[in-house]
Amino acid sequence: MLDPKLLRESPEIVRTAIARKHLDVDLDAVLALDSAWRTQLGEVEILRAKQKAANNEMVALKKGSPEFLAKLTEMKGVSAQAKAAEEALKPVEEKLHAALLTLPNIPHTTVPDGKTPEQNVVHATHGSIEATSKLAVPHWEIGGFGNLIDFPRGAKVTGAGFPFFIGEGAKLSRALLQFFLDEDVKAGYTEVSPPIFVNAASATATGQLPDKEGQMYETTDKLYAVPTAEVPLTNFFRDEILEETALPVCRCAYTPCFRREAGSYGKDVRGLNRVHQFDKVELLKWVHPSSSYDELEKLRADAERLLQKLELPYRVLLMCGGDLGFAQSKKYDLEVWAAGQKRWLEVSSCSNFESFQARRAQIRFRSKESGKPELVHTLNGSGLAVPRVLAALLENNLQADGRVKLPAALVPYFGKELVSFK
RNA sequence: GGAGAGGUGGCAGAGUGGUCGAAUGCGCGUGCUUGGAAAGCACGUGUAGGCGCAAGCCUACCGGGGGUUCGAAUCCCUCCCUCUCCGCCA
Repeated sequence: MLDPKLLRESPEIVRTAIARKHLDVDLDAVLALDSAWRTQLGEVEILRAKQKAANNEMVALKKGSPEFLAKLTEMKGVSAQAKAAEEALKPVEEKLHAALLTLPNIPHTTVPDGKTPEQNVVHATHGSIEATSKLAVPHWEIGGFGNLIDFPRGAKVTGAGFPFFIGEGAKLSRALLQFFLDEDVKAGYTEVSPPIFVNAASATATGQLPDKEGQMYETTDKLYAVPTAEVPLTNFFRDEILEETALPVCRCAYTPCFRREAGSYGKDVRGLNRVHQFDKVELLKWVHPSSSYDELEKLRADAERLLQKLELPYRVLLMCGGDLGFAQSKKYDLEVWAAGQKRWLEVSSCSNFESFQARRAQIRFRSKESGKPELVHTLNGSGLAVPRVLAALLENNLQADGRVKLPAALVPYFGKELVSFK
């Protein structure tokens, strides 16, 4: 959510933001609603002030005296007026609130213009895609792949996109998680193991509700299976005021992530590319507004380091306005090269939300300078998502004997160097 | 899951229909005092929204939501949470 004051004082900034994100939002309608709301609020408050003043007068009068009864009759009228004014205000307020939620966050000045994913800027490329195995095939075509990751049985037991990980497949997945968490903790993030169901208030604060409701699994208790650890982690400090000295707070968390992925199709959903349940370690930062862009660069570097240690070729995309996302001010995507599929797979998305999420979630810190609460800036990024990293490892490192050679950094976690599909 | 007791400011804790944004204590801040400190004394100390150039004024908030009333922290309904006991169970 944007600062309503920014909207009133500088609507052009918001208008530009909407244009840069190539969104279709009727800003003038929002401004008109805001203006109507303020007018009506003024009316309600005048009536309430009248009631309060009369209340103080009535206290001084003897109960049941003619003066008291006269005042009471008078105030019955005012009370009715106030109720009517409040009734009239309520729908305007609700509409305004809903309208404010349709306004996107402002892109940072360093965000490139553009509308489509093709216009994202390749910010950096690491490693060579030519150096990857000539033997590479898409991971689902590797001989014996089904012995390690079993989609048909997952489909039988649960549904499409819920694979079983078996034997060395399960161990490799666990090795990656352990590796990610250990590295993230080394980088200064405190490990958290959060609930993997959240309530509607939490899902609303991070923006899954009301718009992306169809992307989450909902329980009969009206809880939502988390689509990412970002949701419970961000909500940890919801409605709280932190000490300025506590910033920045850096945390990481592993959770399974559940996504319905309604509307996905084709090559995007083959094999491990897109599944309904997957393991991911998420990195979260709550920072002072003055340092959030420095922290974004650090966050990206922390996520990149993981790919470097896994010796996987990857590139860093700086997202253009049109592909930035509704809530982000600036975002980098990390894409790993999958040599068998000959395509890039997104394994991390590192974003600065500035105060956009913090306002919605009411996460603040007490400023030393002013003594007043101010909104923190929040950032998050994956560090990292397991299945796609696993897919890239399998494809890029396939040996002539049909086994997969793991990078040195992973060997201590996996316990040996070669993954066998037998 | 059943029965009972609760939820008030940073904390503790009064308040059961009106003068209550809320006593008192603790904590915190500023000043006085002191060689310095403690103690003591004085004053101050929530959040949000609206209006205003500003000083400031107004409004809302006593777990959330709804209701009764001229008027609700206080009465009623409902939901959430905490505690105690019982039941069940990794």
